[in-house]
Amino acid sequence: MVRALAPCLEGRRIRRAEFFSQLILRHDPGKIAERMRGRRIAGVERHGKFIVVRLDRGVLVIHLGMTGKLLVNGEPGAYTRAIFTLDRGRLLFDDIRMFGSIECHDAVPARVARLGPEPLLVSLPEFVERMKGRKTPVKSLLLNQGFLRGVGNIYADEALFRAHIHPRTVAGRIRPARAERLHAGIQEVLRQAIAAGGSSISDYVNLMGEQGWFQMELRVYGRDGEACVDCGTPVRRIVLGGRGTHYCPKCQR
DNA sequence: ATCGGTACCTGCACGC
DNA sequence: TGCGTGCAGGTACCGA
Repeated sequence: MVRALAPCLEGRRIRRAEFFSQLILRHDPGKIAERMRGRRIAGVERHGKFIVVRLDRGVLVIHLGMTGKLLVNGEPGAYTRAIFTLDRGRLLFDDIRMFGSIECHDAVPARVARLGPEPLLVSLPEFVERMKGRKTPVKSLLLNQGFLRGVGNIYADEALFRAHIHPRTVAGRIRPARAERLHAGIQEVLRQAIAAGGSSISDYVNLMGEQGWFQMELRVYGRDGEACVDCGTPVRRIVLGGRGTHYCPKCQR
């Protein structure tokens, strides 16, 4: 999404920012709108799941939460929570559940800057080092954005399936050989999902409002009761750390 | 410092 | 048809 967003936004000027829900904002809507008016967009970056829009003065930090969408030149609807009118075109922020957020800061806030490394860039030795001593289930650790930035519930389950690791395994007790499989599994599933345009299970669409196709390739996520693609055993669903967790009880010990 | 549980919000699929 | 329940790609915050 950021790759597509950057060429649309870079160099543009924000004529107007309008907000239709208080919930997605961390600060006063009027103040944010005023602060953004007339700003020029210098660049767009991804920091894990956070989208950072660099302005000529300050930064805009956007998170899509569960159901957030950014739409370029789309039509506003019932779930449009913000409209950014640019000198050329406009950007909509739609979000049914309103777990998404839009913040304005002088610089990238510490809680975003201090996220863990990017999963597609982290080296195997660093990955192994960061798992040491962690007593939490490996699935919970994958969801912890301070451990790695950007892995969410779908890809955590899919990565563990590829690595043949049970989601409840205590992270710090995973041996190097299996950690290597996990490192590879995370990178593989992320690369494949990006290539497929993301997973459109109910809401996700890209900037143009088009769905992705990786939901067709999911091996365990959302497949509870269905046959494991490798061994035919029914995929199991448990709740771990408050999140639905899907795995094959035979392939993942 | 780390961990588990809960809250936040709306819509949908399901069983009765 | 209508209603209650559980579930959903997220993070923040609390107490232990």
